Amino acid sequence: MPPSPKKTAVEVSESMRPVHRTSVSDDIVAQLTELIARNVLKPGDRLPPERELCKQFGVGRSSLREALRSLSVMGILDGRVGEGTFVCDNSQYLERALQWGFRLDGKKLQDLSETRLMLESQNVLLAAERATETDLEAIAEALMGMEEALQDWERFLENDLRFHLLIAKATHNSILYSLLETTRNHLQEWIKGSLSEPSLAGPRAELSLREHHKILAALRQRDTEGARLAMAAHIRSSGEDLQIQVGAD
Amino acid sequence: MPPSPKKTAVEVSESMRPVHRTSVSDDIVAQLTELIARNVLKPGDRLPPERELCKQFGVGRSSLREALRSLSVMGILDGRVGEGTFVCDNSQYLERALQWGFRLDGKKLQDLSETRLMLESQNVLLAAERATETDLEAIAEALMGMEEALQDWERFLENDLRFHLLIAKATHNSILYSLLETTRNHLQEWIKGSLSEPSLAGPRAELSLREHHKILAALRQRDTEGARLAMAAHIRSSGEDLQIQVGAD
DNA sequence: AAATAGCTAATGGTCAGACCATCAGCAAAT
DNA sequence: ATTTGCTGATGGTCTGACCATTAGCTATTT
Repeated sequence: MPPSPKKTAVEVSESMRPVHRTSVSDDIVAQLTELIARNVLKPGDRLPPERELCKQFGVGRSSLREALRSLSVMGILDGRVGEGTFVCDNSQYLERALQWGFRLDGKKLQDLSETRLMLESQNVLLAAERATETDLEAIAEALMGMEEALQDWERFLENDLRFHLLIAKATHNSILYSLLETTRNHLQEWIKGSLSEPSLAGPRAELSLREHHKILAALRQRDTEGARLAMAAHIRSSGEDLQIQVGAD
Repeated sequence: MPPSPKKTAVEVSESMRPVHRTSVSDDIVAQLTELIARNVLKPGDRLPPERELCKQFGVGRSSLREALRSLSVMGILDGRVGEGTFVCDNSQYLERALQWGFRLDGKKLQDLSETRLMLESQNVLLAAERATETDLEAIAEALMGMEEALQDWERFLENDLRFHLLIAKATHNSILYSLLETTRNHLQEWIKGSLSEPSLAGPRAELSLREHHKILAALRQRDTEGARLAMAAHIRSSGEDLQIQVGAD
């Protein structure tokens, strides 16, 4: 044997990579989500009982439950005592996921309202192209609801929200709808907190009403660019008060 | 007592509401996420050992673990054997959540590429206003990377992706960045699957290169509308081949 | 003195068994 | 035909145990 100094270990890290340590429950989560994504497990389906799944997966009940509960928390599965575990039927996985993301990721208010502005103005553009008569009727109905609730701040805002969400729905693009709804919902907390004072209710509500009418008119005429501009103007004007109040924050 | 027919039960549902059944682990998840959202638990922080958390929450270890594993699966916590459980530091919660949503929510390809078109064209518009010199340099570097990789389809696409993501980053709006990155990543699967053939590599790559140059030029001149149009045109043209191939699907 | 090897306690990961609360389904009673 | 009560199935929870891995210390070697 040659006199090797052997002071340091041989450097072979190039040919080695960190071993993949996979936990049992992660594996189960992966398998189940795979089945759901491939539509083998359809919404509404009932899974086998936990005690039987344990045998099928060959794991203990704790590990299995950790997997099932994880999917439950994410809104993918729903466990009902005495009945079984079911695949959630609402199929709104993207929305649920987005809610978690927004809740935990401390986003700036400006980023949020910017995202909203962009989504709303682009959605209304698409909606102007694609809205069906039924869509337009529903939107008009929401607008009427606003008119009838001029004295009822709460109901007014409620119909306001409906108006905007119905437009998003009229794009017939479920991703854009989910994005807008979640963004808007998350924004609503700030709005309610700093704008619940009905101090500027009267004049603001009437201005808001006029703007909404403009938007609906553009939609009816399939005026894509007009709808976009009307929406952008509306959001900017309705956002000004908010911006000021939060600016001091 | 009057002769009450007593055939049906008294209807008092107006004053009753379904009781809120809350599971222990859900409660813990709510508490922990609350702490994280309020930044009491900061990324990188180490939680107390499981056995001690059990005492603090007054629950069994199973329930506690179901909560911790749920947060681990969502990419919020990270448990390391022998070390402890830590709050994930990457702070990319929104992105992780979006990935889950896209993975499970079977979205139409058209909705996805439509969303991407919208995000990219609006992002480039914002980027034209806000990009710093550093941003522009990085974008230019990615473009050079594309030029040097005209013969290497793989590297070309890689730098193409970099180019677009750097633009999104130049908006300095982390939400828009996350949305675009996730949408694009999810789209990439389809792209790679149906467009990996380098059949049209040569001419397409050069056209793509010219389009990217146009975009960068508009960015440098702070020409918001020009940048938006250039981007929209680019995505539409680069999407055509894809649309055709998937159209038969 | 410095590097190495070995030991120990702490910690997350897994399992097994038990008990409870709730629910569906069915049978008995009215 | 309706109500009542039983029973088994099922998810939810707790306990205690054992394992694998890790950090940190100690003793050994160089």
